[in-house]
Amino acid sequence: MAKRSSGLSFDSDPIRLLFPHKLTVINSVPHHRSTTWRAMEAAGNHNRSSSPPPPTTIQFPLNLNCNHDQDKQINEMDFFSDKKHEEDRSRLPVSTSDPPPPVTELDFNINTGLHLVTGNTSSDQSVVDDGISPNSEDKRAKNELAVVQAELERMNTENLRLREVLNQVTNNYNTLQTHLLTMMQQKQRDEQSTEDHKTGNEGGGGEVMMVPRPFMDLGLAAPTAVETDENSQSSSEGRSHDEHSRSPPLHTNNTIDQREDSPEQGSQVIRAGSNKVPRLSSSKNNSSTNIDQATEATIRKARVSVRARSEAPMIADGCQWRKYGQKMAKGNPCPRAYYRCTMAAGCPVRKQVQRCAEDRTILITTYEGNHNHPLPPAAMAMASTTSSAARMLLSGSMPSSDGLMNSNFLARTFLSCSSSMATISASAPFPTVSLDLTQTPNPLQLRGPGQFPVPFSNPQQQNFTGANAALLPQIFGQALYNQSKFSGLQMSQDMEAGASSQLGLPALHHQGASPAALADTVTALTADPNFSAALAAAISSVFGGAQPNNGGNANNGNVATNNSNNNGSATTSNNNSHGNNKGNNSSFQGN
DNA sequence: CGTATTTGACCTGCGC
DNA sequence: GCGCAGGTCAAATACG
Repeated sequence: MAKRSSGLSFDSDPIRLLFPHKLTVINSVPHHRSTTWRAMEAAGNHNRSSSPPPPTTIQFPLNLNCNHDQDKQINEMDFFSDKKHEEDRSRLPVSTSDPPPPVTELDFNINTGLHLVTGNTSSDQSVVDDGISPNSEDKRAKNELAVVQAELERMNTENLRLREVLNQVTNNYNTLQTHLLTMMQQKQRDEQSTEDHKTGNEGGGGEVMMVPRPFMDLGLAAPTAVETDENSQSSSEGRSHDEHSRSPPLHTNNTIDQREDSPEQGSQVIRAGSNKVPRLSSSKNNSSTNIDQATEATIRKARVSVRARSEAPMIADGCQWRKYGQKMAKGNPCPRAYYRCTMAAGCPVRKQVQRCAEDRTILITTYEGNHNHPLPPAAMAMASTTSSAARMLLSGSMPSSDGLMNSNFLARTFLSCSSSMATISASAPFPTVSLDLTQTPNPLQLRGPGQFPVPFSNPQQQNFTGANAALLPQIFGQALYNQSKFSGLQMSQDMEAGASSQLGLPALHHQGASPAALADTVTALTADPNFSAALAAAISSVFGGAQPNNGGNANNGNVATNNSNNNGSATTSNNNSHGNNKGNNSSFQGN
């Protein structure tokens, strides 16, 4: 395992850059900021607490804790700004007025400077007051310093308190969510059983409705309360099969996930079943579970295909992958590589990596399955992608998706607005969501309201347009905000508002930079080849809403691409030498 | 030596 | 039933 790298190699500082709104006030109190952030990160709650809420997870805490309007709600999440704002305003010449100005000078400064500027804070403040004699200035500076220090201490205390509150809120949220899921499941079962009685259906019929559930948990690591909840439900085979996959055959009962079953299980049947959904339905097992299994298979087979321009041989999504096969796919000179998640023994998640035949600079990564283990922050995004996309597919095909309505709605909304980048393929062997990040609309091209291209795959052509930017706050706020590589991302509130209204999500209240600065930032940001993958992951979060991170890995989406050069040579899909892959698979490798 | 990758063989589903 | 294609396995190999 020495070859595996942790994948958690984040730099906390860059992460902060993704929260300009939170840093606004902090700028004046740099140390405090750092301390807080580290503390929060250490607490593992930073995701839910400090960031723009992933749709399904954060909204609760926000609403519960806040009496304010939407903006305020977001601010509520900002542990550093609210209180500091007030005090800083009194001191700083530039006021970060809450209501009107979407972008303030202070914001801008902070966004651009961020942690790099922290060291200058004191001097900066002293400079603020001018027109005064040196002596008085010194005194004033000293006084100010003292004040700042005192304030810092106070804020530290405040931070601690807020952290506690945050933890509590998070816990409450988790509890509520678990409860909600349980109730939903129960309700579904009741309804289904009722229906079954009416229609005369028997057996697993009721399970069908449960289908969405597996997605809920599968997507993101599971071993937690939520998961437990699901496991308790007999129906959630999606999970069970995932879990048992390579582990001892605990579920000898006709588990659906045949492919997952290890060879030693002796269930050749299972292995056989592997690829195609239909087979499941044909399985000779009890009728009681046929439907269930079929559904299950559908779920498991739901795929998320990400097309992104990348020189790298593979997208590093934060997970650890082991290559288990390679095939020459028909019609494509480039071999297709098969990878299996190795972060957990029985993790059923697999992915296929292949270069596009037409354009070998395009890397097509197809994810299948859901992780059955806690994921590192780096892997959250992509995991969310697969699960959310799958869920989206499922919810779209399933008569009732209850609790998933929201996510489904979001998904549809998003899809309807992003036809150019996200498509659902019904013709494919498996339900597949394709996120095409290779399309590169003209820079600054403002598309119609109905279109939402996400043209980040091409660094040279990246730029923000109104429509594009509109969604980004969501994207980054929910999934990418912790992307260490996405430092400096800034959004204007206008954009946020647009995104929020568009997606029906609460606006992210943070300050952004000027459009020009924003464009520059984004350009730089998108220059990162990892961006596409990360974006895809983020999009998924928009689709289905970030899944509650059970493992406490609150960070979403850190997705990076691998380094090694790959020109899509048809001969060796495994350009990745051992060394390369080992490192690439799990860790962020900048390009 | 342990782990990951390579790669040919094998299995399955599907179409004819 | 046969062949094809996709997907997976597992022994052999490579690497650190």
